[in-house]
Amino acid sequence: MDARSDDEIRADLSYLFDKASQALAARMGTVLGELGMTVRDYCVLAKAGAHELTQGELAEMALLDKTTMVVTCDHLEKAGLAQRTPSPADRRVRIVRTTEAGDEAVAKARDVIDDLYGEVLGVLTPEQRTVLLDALMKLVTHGGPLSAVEPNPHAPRRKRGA
Amino acid sequence: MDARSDDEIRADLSYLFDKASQALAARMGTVLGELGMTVRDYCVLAKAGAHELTQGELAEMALLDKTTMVVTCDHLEKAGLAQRTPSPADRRVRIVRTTEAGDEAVAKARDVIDDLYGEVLGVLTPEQRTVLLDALMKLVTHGGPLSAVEPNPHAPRRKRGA
DNA sequence: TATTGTTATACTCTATAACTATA
DNA sequence: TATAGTTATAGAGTATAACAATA
Repeated sequence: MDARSDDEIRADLSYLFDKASQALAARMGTVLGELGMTVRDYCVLAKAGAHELTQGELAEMALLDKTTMVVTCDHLEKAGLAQRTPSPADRRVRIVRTTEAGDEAVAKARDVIDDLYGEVLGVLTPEQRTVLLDALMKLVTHGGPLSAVEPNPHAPRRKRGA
Repeated sequence: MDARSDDEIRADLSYLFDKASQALAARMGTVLGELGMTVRDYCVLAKAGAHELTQGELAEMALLDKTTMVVTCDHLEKAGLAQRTPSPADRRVRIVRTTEAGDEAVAKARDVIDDLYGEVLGVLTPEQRTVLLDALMKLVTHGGPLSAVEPNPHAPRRKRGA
């Protein structure tokens, strides 16, 4: 939803970010799809492997709604990549653990993503790579002009104070 | 849907692009919302002003589906920013023209977007700005590794050959 | 009473399909 | 028959609301 005519593209930051984001997400979706995963599956699975995290903790880390997390976990379990087990300490919460297949899948996913990133960044000079990543970090991290996800007051879909 | 743990962020291109894209889109949505426009409205309106374009031509330029274009035009007309008039040459097609209010709105929108871009890019050094934009262009434009929107074969929602 | 996870559901967005009118 | 625009609708994604079990 954001294309400008060619003569406008040159200066259009929004177009450049959108295109880069969408195209890279599409390519990640393709290579991860070949491993039976979505990008979101991978984000959750990669975090779940390392620590003993509950669904809620994982949801917070991945910036997912808890109901979206349920769907994601359902999918990961059905695919045999993760398992939910009730915590003995608090029987309300469920720990998400990767299976062996899940760990292998994460490892493979890391490889294909590394390859992809290498291919993408490979068209840049080393100096361009460094400056690009530094600049993006500066914009995006805490305090930068693209850090706070200030909610658009005119946006739809917000029923209560939440 | 794409947050990594902090120690992973450093190298995560996908996270950086997504965050930058989403945050900038949110900020554009906010400032354009104050003018009664969505980002998509602006994209269409800015193109409609210049030339005598039909809905279909505008849809193609803005990479919108023609049915989405109908909704957008409905909104622009209701807001008094654009008007559709049947072409005398071909009575099937409708020319989309900006109203005076629409031209003013585009001008104001250009201003607030310029201000916003200035604020965002202002945190970078001139050299960083140049390299960032050059590098993004290199990735995104024709032939770059993020140019083709290769459809993900595992993605949902595709019924026929179209 | 508060909290974790689940289910049900509603809302938005976008795109396909079918339709009207012109060509 | 093909094309521009419209309408209707279905699909996917996500978030709110209500609920069950547990604390």
